[in-house]
Amino acid sequence: MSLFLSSYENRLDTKGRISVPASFRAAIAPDKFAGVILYRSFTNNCIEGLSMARLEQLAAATDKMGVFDGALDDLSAMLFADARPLSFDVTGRIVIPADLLVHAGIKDSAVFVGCGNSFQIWNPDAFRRAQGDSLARLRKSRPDFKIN
Amino acid sequence: MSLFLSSYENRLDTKGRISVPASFRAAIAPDKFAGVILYRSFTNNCIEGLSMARLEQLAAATDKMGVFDGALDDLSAMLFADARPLSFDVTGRIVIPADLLVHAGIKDSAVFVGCGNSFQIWNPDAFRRAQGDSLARLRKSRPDFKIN
DNA sequence: ATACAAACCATAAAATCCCATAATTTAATT
DNA sequence: AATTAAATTATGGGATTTTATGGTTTGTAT
Repeated sequence: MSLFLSSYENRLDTKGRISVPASFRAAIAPDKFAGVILYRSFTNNCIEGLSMARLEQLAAATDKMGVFDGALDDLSAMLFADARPLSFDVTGRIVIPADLLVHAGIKDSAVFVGCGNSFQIWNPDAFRRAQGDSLARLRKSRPDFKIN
Repeated sequence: MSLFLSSYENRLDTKGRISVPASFRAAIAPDKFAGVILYRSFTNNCIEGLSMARLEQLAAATDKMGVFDGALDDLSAMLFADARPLSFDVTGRIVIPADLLVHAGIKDSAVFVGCGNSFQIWNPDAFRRAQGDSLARLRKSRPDFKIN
């Protein structure tokens, strides 16, 4: 299963369509479901994204942990309830549901952010701010940390 | 997984293409992805480079934290978001994205520097200066250290 | 009929491929 | 050791393909 890497800023058109970056589509291509799974991030004002293969992997993993793990149960229940499967059109675009756009504060453009086995979709400004915060936390824990 | 060794200075052409040293390509050759992963160095004004195999090792490590642990380590989050997969053309060249070139202050030529399991790409002058600096530091901590 | 979404078609910019040439390295021969 | 020949590597430019993005038409359900 190949990784989601790098970041791409794309525009939403008047109908709310947005191109999923070609390299992300390529990572999903081997999959039988030609599309992505989106859900609201629990921790950030952004949208989380997965391939179907990855979601199935997660389902299998939580399965093994048993029904009695309450916390995990709640989380996976929320995840599955919230998950939106969206298939690509011929040119590789999706329409992000309105409530997800609201949750992420996305208006006319969005950043697809690679996170390895998953990805995120952010409001461009919010993403830049979040990255800055991340960097600040890193610098705090590692004072010799530098980036320009 | 063979090592990246030695340093090579190559030129960027008008399209921004630059040859990855043949010996580096040879080190990557066994890999399924014929290309490199580049990202801005966190500690220097240079570009860091990896093979996909190496990056996948990292992904496997962070994977153990799980998707539910919303606080996916800041470092790996930044790394994946910043990582640029660049595949070789037939003659073994890549085009380095503009923002990386800016970060490293590279204009029309660059030095590929072997670092074992990874490598770096530097502005030639900046690299010579950085080498001088680290030599000075070495001399300071070990006065008997000699190199010409 | 009207609204809505899905399929279809079009285009400009950017990335990639393909072929040609120059330079360098390696090997072979004297 | 010097010279030549062969192979590999670096570099250059034009042609082709992909990609992102926009618009138009068709189908479907209310």
